[in-house]
Amino acid sequence: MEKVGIGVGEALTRDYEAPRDLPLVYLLSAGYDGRREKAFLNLYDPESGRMYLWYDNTGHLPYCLSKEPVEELRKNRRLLEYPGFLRLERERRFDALRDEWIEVTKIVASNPLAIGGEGRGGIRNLLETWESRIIYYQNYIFDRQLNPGMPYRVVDGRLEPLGYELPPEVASQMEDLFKDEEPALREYMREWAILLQCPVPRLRRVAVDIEVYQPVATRIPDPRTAEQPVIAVSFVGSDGLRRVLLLKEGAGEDPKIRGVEVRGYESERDLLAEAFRVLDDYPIVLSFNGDDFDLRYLRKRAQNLGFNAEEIPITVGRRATSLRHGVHIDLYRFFLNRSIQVYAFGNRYREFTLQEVASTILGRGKVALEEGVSELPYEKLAEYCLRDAELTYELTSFSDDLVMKLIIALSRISKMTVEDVTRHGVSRWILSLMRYEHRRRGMLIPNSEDILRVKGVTATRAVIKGRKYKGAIVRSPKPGVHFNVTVLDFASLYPSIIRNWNLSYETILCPHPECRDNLVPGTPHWVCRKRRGLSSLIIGSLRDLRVKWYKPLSRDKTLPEGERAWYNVVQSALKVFLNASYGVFGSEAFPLYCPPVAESTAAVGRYAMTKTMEEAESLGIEVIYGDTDSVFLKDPSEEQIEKLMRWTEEELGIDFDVDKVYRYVVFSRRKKNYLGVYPDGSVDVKGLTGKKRHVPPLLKEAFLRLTQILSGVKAPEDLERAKEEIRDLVESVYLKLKNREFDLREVSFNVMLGQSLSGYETNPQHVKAAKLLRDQGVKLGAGEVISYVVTRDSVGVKPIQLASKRDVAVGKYIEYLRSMFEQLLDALGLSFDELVGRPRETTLDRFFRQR
DNA sequence: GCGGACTGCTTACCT
DNA sequence: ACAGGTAAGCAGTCCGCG
Repeated sequence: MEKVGIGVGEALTRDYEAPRDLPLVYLLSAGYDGRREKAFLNLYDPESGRMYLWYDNTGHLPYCLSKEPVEELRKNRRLLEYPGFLRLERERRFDALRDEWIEVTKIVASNPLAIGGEGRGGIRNLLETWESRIIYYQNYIFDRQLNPGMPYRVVDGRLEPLGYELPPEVASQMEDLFKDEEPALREYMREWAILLQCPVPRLRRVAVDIEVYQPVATRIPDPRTAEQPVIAVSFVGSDGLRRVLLLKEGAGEDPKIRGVEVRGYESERDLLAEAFRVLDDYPIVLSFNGDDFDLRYLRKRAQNLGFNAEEIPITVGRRATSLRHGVHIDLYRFFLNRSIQVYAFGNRYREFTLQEVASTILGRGKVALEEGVSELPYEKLAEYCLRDAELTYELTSFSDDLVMKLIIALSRISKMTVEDVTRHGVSRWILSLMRYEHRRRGMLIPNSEDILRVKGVTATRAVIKGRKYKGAIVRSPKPGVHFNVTVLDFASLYPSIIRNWNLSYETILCPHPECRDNLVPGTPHWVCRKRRGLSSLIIGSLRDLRVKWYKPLSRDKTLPEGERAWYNVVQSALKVFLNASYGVFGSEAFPLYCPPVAESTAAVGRYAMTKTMEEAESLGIEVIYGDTDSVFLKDPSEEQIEKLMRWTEEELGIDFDVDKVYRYVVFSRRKKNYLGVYPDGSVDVKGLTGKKRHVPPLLKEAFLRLTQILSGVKAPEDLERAKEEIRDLVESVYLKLKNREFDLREVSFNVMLGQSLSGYETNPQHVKAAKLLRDQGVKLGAGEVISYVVTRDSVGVKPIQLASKRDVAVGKYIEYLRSMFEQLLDALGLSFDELVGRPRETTLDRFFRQR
């Protein structure tokens, strides 16, 4: 999110400028004002619910670093004459790769573009530089060691941290809990705890949604041209505001909706002016895809209608569409984040539309429409538009503002502004945090090439072609039905390894000869014994805090509901960071990419797993399966479990806990595929085709019923009855298919397009179907889900929109059913064909032949 | 010309 | 722009057989 060079009118910002004194404000965002040539901060005042802009008054300037001495750089005319170049300063930095302090030269400039903006300009393209790719306002945050999301005050114009301290009882409890840890780790945990215990204020905010007139119902309005009028704008605020602005023809009465303020406008210009007034009024604006649509459209439309620049409070950047004074959170971008989807929301939503996210998280969706928005009567249009704003707001307000709190927690950990943290992925969050810590300790932030020069090597071979190093091990499951299964797993395995083995880009393959014998098992890599690695310290402290403090507290029923909920937010935020902390070091896109760190982490993981499984077996426990960090034990005794846990704790130093207990587990020969039934009869399905998203609903439904039958099995002798039920089930699905008693939706595969249609080298089924749709003029892009049925014609597929029931190759679907069921029936000693039964075999045979 | 073995691509999943 | 490992299904190629 760049606010560089926007040129905000001075008069317009004056109303929002922070006064000389503010007793309590929260730092939410930051930017650069190109007109004033200053960094600014967005300070939220919870008392008034206003946002203030505070402009830097410390004289901070943009800069980058060079390893050439000042005298040498003085000879560089192009540098000295570069527009915006100011001066050179000698400084010291700690070069962690070489483990020594070095002299560097600080190249100071008058504005960030002089260091380097988009394109090839900037000092950073004249010579080799360090720290020149950090966006200026982040640099400002790092240098001043500011903490986004935390409370501050303004005293006589100066910005000061409010100095939140841990409540004494919390401080002493933590001290006690972590008293045996090394001091550096303890200090980090104390600092994290301050950030994470500090209360989050209520955040005054408004959700916005717009509707645009569409002459052709299927054409999506283009915000680059904004040719059509805005016909509705709705707002839903945390202060109870519920307002719809409607564009009307004629001066008739405004539609009445209970509890909603509906205002009709004959002039679109007046409507937009009022919309801008509301947007200006709130410190935080929420949208769903406002970056690419709503706010962008409003801005362009206003320009078309002749608004001058100062009247439009919206600015369009490369990464985001932002507001002049407030903070814009685009929830689409936030929910699109894979880590948020998977770790914070447990994969509950599978697509990224407002309809999907809202209906799965809130249990309420959009207003269903039969016609396009342009044909709707005013009242219906208002209702439709309002609902979208309501859903958008509620996505941040449900469960006592859970999402807002999560965003603030993520912002505090990552040191990123609220606007940035909601728009970037977890690798940026970790990068930001790492840079902040480098700056704090006077460490030079290395360039990627610096790390790779010495540490670009890996020594293991991946199982999968094209991968860079060997990953986790998966033990083949023992096929069959196993009763009384206990699953144990390592708590945060990889972060624990990074912590215990001191893994970090500077400590792996360190320069000290005396560390060379400190080898990582299964690799030729050695690790430093002399110095604590930065990422080891950061990840280790976050791990300890989550495992030993926040996770237990989030489950502590003796705590008040609200407090527990906050602990749960924090532990989920930490989980997101920890889960990605190993992977980033193996990702070329990560600026601190260090393959031997990732490789070593995985290698120690394999070592821990192998040793643990061996130990379990030597204790007489049967290990029936294991994947990465978990082992499945068949009917172990309390004592055996106890012994194994003690062994891992002592020998490996990693917590090894009971994760779950199954009444029984069904394994086929397939890895990452099983069905477990808990003592209460609930079913846990992993990896089986029947639970995959793309499978047709009719088959999914059949699979669900199969699992329900299995959940009723309490002992081996129940299998006979289950067999009968499965037979009936198969028969009923078979008949349903054969008699074509389904609608197309029920037999459609739903597969996501991973790339744009032009990007495919091959022609898989969903792409074929998509191309047929494209030929009909339907626009399709990456991320969209194609629904298609398998057909009898030579193409083999048809998109659901173009298919009829006649087209469906029902025989194919019987084959899918068989394949899906066999994943479980194999293991139960049942055969699909036998279940279907000899008497019916001839029918089936005929059936397959005729398809 | 045909079919089976094989490889590679793609998606969706597991940890 | 976190990682690697696994399964399933399909498309396309190669090769031996007749």
